[in-house]
Amino acid sequence: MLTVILPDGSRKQFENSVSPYDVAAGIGPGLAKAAVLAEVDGQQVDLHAPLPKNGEVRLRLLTKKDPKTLAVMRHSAAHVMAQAVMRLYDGVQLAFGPTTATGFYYDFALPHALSEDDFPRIEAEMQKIVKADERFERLEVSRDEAIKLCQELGQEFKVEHIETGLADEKSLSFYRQGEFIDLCRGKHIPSTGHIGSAFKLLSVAGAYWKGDASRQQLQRVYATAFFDKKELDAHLEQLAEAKRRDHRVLGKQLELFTISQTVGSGLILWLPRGAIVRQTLEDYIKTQLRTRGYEAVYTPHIGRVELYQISGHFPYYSDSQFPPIEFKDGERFLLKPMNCPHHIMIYQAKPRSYRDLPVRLAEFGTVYRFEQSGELSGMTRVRGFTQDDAHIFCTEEQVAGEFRNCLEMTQTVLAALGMNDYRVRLGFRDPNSDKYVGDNSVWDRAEAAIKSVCESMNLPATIELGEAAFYGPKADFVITDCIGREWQLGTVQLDYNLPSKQRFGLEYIGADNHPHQLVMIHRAPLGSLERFIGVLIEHFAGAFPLWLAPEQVRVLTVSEKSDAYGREVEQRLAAAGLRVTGDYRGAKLNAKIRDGQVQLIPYMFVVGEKDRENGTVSVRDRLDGDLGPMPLDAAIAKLRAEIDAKTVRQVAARQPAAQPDRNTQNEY
RNA sequence: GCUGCUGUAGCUCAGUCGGUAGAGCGCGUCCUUGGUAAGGACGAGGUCAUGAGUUCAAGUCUCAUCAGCAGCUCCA
Repeated sequence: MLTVILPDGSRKQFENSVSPYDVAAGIGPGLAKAAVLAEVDGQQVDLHAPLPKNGEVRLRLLTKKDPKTLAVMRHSAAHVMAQAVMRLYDGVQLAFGPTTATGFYYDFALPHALSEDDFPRIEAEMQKIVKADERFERLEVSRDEAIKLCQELGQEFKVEHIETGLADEKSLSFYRQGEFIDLCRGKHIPSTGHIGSAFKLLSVAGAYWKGDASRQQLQRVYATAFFDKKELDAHLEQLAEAKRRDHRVLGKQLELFTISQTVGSGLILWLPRGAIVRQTLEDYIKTQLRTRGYEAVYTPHIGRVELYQISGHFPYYSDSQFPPIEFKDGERFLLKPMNCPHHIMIYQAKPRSYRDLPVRLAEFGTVYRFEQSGELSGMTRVRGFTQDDAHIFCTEEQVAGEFRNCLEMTQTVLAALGMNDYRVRLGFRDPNSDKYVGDNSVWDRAEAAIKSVCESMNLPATIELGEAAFYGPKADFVITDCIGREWQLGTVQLDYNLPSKQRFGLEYIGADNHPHQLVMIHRAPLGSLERFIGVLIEHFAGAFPLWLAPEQVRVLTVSEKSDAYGREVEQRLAAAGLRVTGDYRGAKLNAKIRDGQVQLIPYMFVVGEKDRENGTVSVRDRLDGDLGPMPLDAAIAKLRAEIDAKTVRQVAARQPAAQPDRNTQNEY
């Protein structure tokens, strides 16, 4: 006798073996038809999976309306896509086919090179499978049987995965729909018919088997599916909107930066408008540095290779550096990939007492790294970039306070820009890797220090093993961009290694008149100016807040009769420190306004004969439109107040994540 | 670096079967003198990414190189 407790508290009793579907059918034919998944005591189960014969279970029947069922349906759609591909092409080897945050993909190996031209055929075949409404059947088999089955199916990846990745599993499950059978943990919707027609293949790209670049490369087909066609259309529209907001597109349209093949790929040329944004941001950072006790320094763009041999960067990152500049006598220089060794030399330029500490040396330092060609992307991944870098030299006792100050500065800066969509990642070492330098005890101490600082600040942070720098653990601010990609921007890194005897042997004279080893903190609140501003462009969709806008206000004349007054207004605005231009073309006012709106100019001051007579300007706000006439002084005061407050009036709405969900658990 | 796709005017793109280059926007000149999202006319502008090859003939077909895009791998 089984007692089923439904979410409303009602109880139903069954003598014979039943499935959640049977329970649904008992309640009503509508529910039986609508249910796609069930939860038994909080665990997802297939709708047709048998319930226990005896005892008591809490059962929840899930329909399409429950958001949890969407991922399950997408996973089922991935199987259907694989089935379609196997029907259409020969020699298909199946790898993994998980869901992602917004869709799903499946990795295949097959002789035919898939392209977008193949998508309509695959989609049509999927449509047939959906129409056939094939049942998803679950089969539970032993390891040996599973291996045998996969061998019979000729699926070598699956055999390997059972033997390695799933070595600990005693029994394994498969799902079958029609002629297609795949190793899979589940769960699945009852039948292919529930997928409906709101699915779409999106792109095809290479991916490595088990993410290992030394192994076979597969063809990955990305796709998405929704229960409702309207949701699919909305999703596709969002993707298109995100594309329009891409910093590479806006950077060109708004004349912020360019990249010249003649100069070289991955090297950013800042156009005047982009340079204003950067300069304004740098000035803001400088005010922060002054109030937080930093000292500015300048160091050259190159350094002798020996410097980077001591630091460990040269041997460790030789593949991703520009090759050394070599002279006849054998002296070699490196374009600097890091600022820290130079700053260390400044620290070492004189003996330091504990009374001098902490020493905080700051520089907008430009560094060069030879990123592999496939990585280059707009401003976010480049070969030359400027860090808002600083190095703090302090005693062990000062570490917590200094680390905290760095985290707070980063939070302050991000908050000032309305960037709240980020997480803090604590990059700790991977205990199974040998890429790190320094003693385990030192690492333990450093990791514990960072963790306790974050806890004391109530800063929600997630520990990720293997994300540490080779010389020490770090706290990264990882920001999500408008299409859901994550970017590491700000970073604070603790370093016991570069100061160590094996490296630079940095010391200070303590109160006991003896030398002591000090500790370094590397930190950059923005990270790279290039990457940060790339993400910032997308964050604001190119519409910068007034204090950052390259052109803050544009004077528009109604007709050429008002040119003289327009130029007078323009001069007054420039004298008040505003970044201003004037549009004196012989075009109609509507055309001038349209151009200003398209160029995302925050304010337009329309001046005509009425304004000249009254000494006013007609203020047009980019967001709110025409505000009517205002005395010029009042208009200037209004803008100055908004600039001084660094007001952020509008941030572009973020698109949902388009990246695969790392926590995917449904892939075998 | 790997797999796939793409490369035509300043920008966005069209160019059929291989037959000697097109549009819109922008830009220049002129007309229009206007009050809150595109007034009109005329004009300039291209070594079709680069280099080979096939062909009577290549923007179009083939190969290589470079660059960009999507993803993977990497990221001090």
